[in-house]
Parts: sequence; C-alpha cells; structure tokens
Amino acid sequence: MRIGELARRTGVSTRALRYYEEQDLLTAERSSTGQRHYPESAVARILLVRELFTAGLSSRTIAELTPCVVDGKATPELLNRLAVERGHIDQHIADLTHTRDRLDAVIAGASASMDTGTPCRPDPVPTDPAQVGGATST
Amino acid sequence: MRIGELARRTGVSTRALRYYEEQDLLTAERSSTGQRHYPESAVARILLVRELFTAGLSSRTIAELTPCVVDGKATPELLNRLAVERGHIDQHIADLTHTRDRLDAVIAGASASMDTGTPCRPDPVPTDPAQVGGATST
DNA sequence: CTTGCCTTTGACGTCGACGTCAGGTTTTAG
DNA sequence: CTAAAACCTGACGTCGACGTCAAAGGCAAG
Repeated sequence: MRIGELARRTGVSTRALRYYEEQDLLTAERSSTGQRHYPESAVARILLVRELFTAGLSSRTIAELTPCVVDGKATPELLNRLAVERGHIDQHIADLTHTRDRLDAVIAGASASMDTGTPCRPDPVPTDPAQVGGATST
Repeated sequence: MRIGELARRTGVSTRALRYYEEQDLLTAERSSTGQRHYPESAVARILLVRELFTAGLSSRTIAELTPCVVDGKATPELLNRLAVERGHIDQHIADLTHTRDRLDAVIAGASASMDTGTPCRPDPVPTDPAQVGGATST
C-alpha cells in the first residue's frame, strides 16, 4: 500500500510516517518513480512504534530496540538495553501511581470537607450536591 | 530563603523557579530591592509541582489545580478537573503496564532463544526477501 | 490530453520547559 | 571599601516530534 492508506489505517499522519522512516523506525520499498510502498506488516509496525512513543521512549531508542522486539532476537547488549528501558517504564509507573494516589487523597479530602459543610471560603460558593456526587462517575 | 537556596534544596534550577513563578505555579515575596524571598513551604510546593510535571501535566493545568491540592479545598468544578486528570494518569499507567508486559515477553522470548539457541518464531511470518534486519551474511 | 487527487523532497514553524548568555544591581566576605 | 558571589530582567537558543507550506512530479478517470 502507499503512504496515504497506511496513514489512514494507523491514524498517523503522512508527515509522521516519513519522519519515522527518516529516524529508521520504518523502511519502505520504492516504486520506479520513487513512491513508497508498504507491506501489510507495516501497520503493526507503526502501532508498535506508537506504543513505544507513548511509553516515553525516544525515536533513537526505538530505532535501536524495535528490530529486537519485532524479530524476537537480540544480542546480550540489546537485551540489556531492553531491560533498562523496562526499568524506566516501571519507575514511571511507580511515580504515576504515587501521584494518582495523592490526587485520590486530595479528591477524597475535598469531597469530605464539602460533605461535612466545612467552610472552604469566607464567601461560600453555591454548591450543587448533584455534581459533587456525580464527580466520580462521568 | 532566597532563590539560590530554594534551588539547592529542591534540586531545581533558579531558571526553572523563575519560570514557575511566571507560570503562576509559585509566588514569592519581594524584598525592597526586588529579591525573591520564599517561606519554608515553598520547598514542598516545588516538589509537588515537580511531581505533577512528571505525571505529564502541563504548567497551565498545574497552575489551575495546585491551589486546590495545596489547600485541600476545591469548587465542584475544580474537583471535576482533578478527577479528569486522575483519569488521564490512570490511562497512562494502563498503557505503560501494557508496554512493560510486552517488553517482558520480548525479553523472556529472547532470553529463551539464546539459552536454547533456537530461533523463536512460533508462527512463521511471510518474510519477503528484503533484508529487514540488514544482516547480509551471518 | 486535461483534470484533480496523491506523492515527492526540502525547508521553515511550533510548542513546552527550560538552558544560557548579557548586562546591570544587591548582598556578603574580607 | 572592594571584590566576589548571588540576584535581577530580558531575550535568544534548544530539543523532539512532528505541522505546514511550496514547488514539482505521478496516477487514474473522462
């Protein structure tokens, strides 16, 4: 398929696809006139790349690791880098979990103070109890 | 305390601290000669801001939510935004967990294939003759 | 052949969270 | 008092992952 269809099927812009190629995250066959042609597998490849981007990896890191992830084989060196990145992700998860719990506490605290009628302001704001109750299920 | 000490105690650069102030993430008293002076509580404030940055929030979002988090009180509206951000973080955790598990699988697979010396292809993919890995010989 | 969308390369623009440099003032140490 | 260190306000630079525009060619339909 050509670049436009790949873009539509992955939800990634053509600009991004060319950028990925430039960064060696993706390869393309070329027709005699220079147009890019991709195999079906490119779709999965893009989705993997997107996933790794979302996980916070840089294009350089992804370029180094994707062949490994795709082929399922790696040198001990690559395996090590893979483990390192896994560690970063794990750390990030821990940080996020911490922050989420903290926000939970704040939300719970604020809800409680509103429930008990604890004054939040010298000039009390009109509180709609319906919205307070429905804040958790949107 | 002045900005230098606050920077040292938080591990954040003075440039960042001034930037935070510019973004309304932080306020400072000024001496008659214009120098910033911070209370002890500023340290915790900065650490909170850093935490929220790490969680992927923008300075604008942080500016809107920190007063709420710090004071432990909020309008229903703010509480709602807080819940929304919590949701984003939760989603991010889910994505990261997914990716981490995927990397784990790759690592496990690669380790196994190295141990047994066998290619780990459970289901042979239609590999076209193009050199995907770029390994011409060996 | 012409129309009109698709694709090509190249290059500048963007945005967020700062880094860094410049040039001047304030505080502190001796 | 002097010199060094810390601080001040601009203001331009950076980096990564693209967006966007321009000029030129390619591809199927009528």
